[in-house]
Amino acid sequence: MKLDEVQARDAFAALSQPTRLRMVRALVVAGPEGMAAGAVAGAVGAAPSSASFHLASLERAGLVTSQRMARSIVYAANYPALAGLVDFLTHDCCQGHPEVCVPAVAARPCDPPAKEPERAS
Amino acid sequence: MKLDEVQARDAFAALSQPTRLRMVRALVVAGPEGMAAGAVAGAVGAAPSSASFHLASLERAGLVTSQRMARSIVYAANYPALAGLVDFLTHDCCQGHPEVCVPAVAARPCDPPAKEPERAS
DNA sequence: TCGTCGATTCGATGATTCATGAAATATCGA
DNA sequence: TCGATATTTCATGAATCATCGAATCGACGA
Repeated sequence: MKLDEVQARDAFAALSQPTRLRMVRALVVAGPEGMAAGAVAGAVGAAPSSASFHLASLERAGLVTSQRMARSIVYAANYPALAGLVDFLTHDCCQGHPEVCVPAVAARPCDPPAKEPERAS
Repeated sequence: MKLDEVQARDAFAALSQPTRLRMVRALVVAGPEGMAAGAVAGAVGAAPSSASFHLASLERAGLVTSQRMARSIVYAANYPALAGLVDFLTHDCCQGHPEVCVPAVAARPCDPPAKEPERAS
């Protein structure tokens, strides 16, 4: 998924907010199944209306998708968009200077997850 | 260069602003030699005071470095920080779901900038 | 030392963002 | 239909951000 500059900027802006960054993390960990809005709010410790505000922001930025499931609205990480953001950053930085991104992606090509990152406070 | 969450957020916030994103691009293209503040301002079409404001913001975020050269102040992209940001994004997204980042970095491990990207479908 | 150039800092203004709580909407079970 | 649950929407206010012009600081050359 190729992102243009505006999409990339929106994504950066979305990720620059602590609550939203935590939401994306939680949703990435949750997997393709996603999580209900309330679950996301609980996971990041935000009030329902605040969570809704940020989830809408993330959806506008294209980083998550939503789908109504019965009473809940289930949000899921938009993996292609996230990959596209990495791609944007990598290739934008590579313009004429491959040494920028090569060390980063070559050094640790995404080792498999091993342990719990941290406790959900 | 490993970034913690706060540093990553600051970097995202910095890149979410059009003028600053263009500045980073210009500085990445400029290479390790960097560019004088005035040259950056000219490159992105910003007033001197505005450029100074944004360059200071980028420096605070750790994305660029500055050094006085005679009368000019030369800014340069902080390559390790940019690589670290890619790394943060990649590994953050990989938590439990390697398929997020693998396609992005594996599909095009930063091939040398040789020709037009792709005229895909 | 003086004048100039390059860059930053300061102050004011307008716009945007975020948190909060109340009210509205949509879905389900009885 | 009614009540309960899940989520969003709206209005408000505080805080932050971006831009502009004027003033200031630092370095250089005559």
